[in-house]
Amino acid sequence: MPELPEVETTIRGLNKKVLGRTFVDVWSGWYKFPQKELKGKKILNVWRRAKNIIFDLSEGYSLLIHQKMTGHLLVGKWKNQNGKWVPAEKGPLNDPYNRFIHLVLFLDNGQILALSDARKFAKVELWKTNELKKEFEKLGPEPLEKGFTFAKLKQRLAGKKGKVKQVIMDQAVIAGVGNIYASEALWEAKIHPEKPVLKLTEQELENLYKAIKKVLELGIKLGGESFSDYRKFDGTKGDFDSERKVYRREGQKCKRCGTKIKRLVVGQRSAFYCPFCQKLK
DNA sequence: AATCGTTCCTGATAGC
DNA sequence: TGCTATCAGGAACGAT
Repeated sequence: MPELPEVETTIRGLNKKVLGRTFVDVWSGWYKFPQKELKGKKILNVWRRAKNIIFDLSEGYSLLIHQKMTGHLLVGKWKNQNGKWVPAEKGPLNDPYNRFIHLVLFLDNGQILALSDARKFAKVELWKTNELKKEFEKLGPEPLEKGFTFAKLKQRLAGKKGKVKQVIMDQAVIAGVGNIYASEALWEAKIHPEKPVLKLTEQELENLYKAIKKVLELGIKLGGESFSDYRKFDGTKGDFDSERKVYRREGQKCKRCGTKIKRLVVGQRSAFYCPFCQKLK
């Protein structure tokens, strides 16, 4: 499930791989955006805002891709076999999670930029660059940028009535935190996922601030998680999986105290936590 | 205005 | 073995 660290890993890789390339053709069996418009446009920059991947293109356009849960971008060579796209060579692109190709962008160097997305939830849109920048103003601050101070976090959380896990996953409050890193950050900060934001102490807020930055930075350093669908642009896995403290570790021992990790549903989403380290009261 | 529930989709998994 | 039912989940959207 691509969150800030996975998206950051992707754009860093893509900037090395596809910068300066021009789209020569487009194929999709699913997407409806004006694909012909992409032809002839050059990739000037690849960047990220929250979990959105943005390709700034020539002529004032930007291609927006949100991978949602199971989408990820891959670069390499494929061939079309009876309507299905399969890697042209042996290697990590043959990983089973890379086989759901619903969008193919042909580059002018013979390589292909492809979107693999098992659940077809990913969003692909063509925007005017200036309009997209306005759209992004609705999002919360980037937690790894300098402007995200402790005071800023407190300001963003002020007056929020919900449970802490739900609130920090709200992209309008803080950009880029999703289900995995929310659970991980709350474990790190020793805060119960259902604790109301209003009841967080000054110390807990400070711990949360540090924890969010810590888990996201570690995620980026390790190239993201790959226990499910996400893969890096070359098809290989990220290395965050072994660093997971709670996410999808229900029934396993807490790495801090040995208590069995529990799962509960908070706002229709799984939350994993240690019942000893993260008490509600 | 803010918050809550529903919806999109299909591979993986569990159950019979 | 093979079929069917259930689950996962980001964020847009509608409802309250």
